[in-house]
Amino acid sequence: MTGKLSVLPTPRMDLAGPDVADAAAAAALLADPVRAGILRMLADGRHCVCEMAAALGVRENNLSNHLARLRNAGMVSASRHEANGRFLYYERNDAVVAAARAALDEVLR
Amino acid sequence: MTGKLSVLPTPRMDLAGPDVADAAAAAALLADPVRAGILRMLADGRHCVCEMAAALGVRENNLSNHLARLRNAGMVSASRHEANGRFLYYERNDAVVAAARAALDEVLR
DNA sequence: GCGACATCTCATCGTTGCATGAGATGTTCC
DNA sequence: GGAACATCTCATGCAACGATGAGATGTCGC
Repeated sequence: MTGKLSVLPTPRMDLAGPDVADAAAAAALLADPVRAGILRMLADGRHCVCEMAAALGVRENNLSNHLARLRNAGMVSASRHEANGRFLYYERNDAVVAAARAALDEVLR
Repeated sequence: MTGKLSVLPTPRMDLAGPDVADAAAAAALLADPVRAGILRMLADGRHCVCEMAAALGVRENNLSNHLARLRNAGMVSASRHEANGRFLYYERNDAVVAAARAALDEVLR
């Protein structure tokens, strides 16, 4: 039922490129199995570095590097345990995580 | 329980690492702005390579490389235009895209 | 068939990202 | 205070990634 004024297919060369910078940045954070594992573990509650390093099978200074990236992106934050300050417990920043999820959903929608 | 009357926090060193391989793989595909832009454009319908290259501001052979990765992952598929076979039109494979989205949601949930 | 066009593949190169090791900071316990 | 522990930061080497150019394949119009 399409009116056929033109039979030739006409690629549109004037389309606007979508803004996917936020989604790509969020995906880059999730693209590493260690960082994805961190975020998945923190979805169930707070954990200290040594717990996550053991569960994920990586060294602690390696994990700390990945945590620094997530921290700089505002996705997680750390606080020392009240009873034993040796342990740094990380938790997710749900607002930032939700924003990342929304940006990704906008692309995969 | 492990300790006696101890109030010391006891990090659990026996936690199982979550399986985030699928999510990380999906995120790696979305982590490049060109590939994210492709998927976002294809969410609105099929497009040929030259259209997407123009909209995203990249050269066609560059875009073709990114399309090859999405194709290998099964996320998109290509077919020539019926009326003018010069143009390859790409469309999303919604089942694979939905699986990627589910894997990412499992991490960000 | 030939020339123009659309797209792909491959090799290369510069850049980025990750794991590692060493050293620094902060915390607890004695 | 000092030892042991938990974590961070920084510099380095290596592997993966992305952009580019050249050449190959396939399609169209003449």
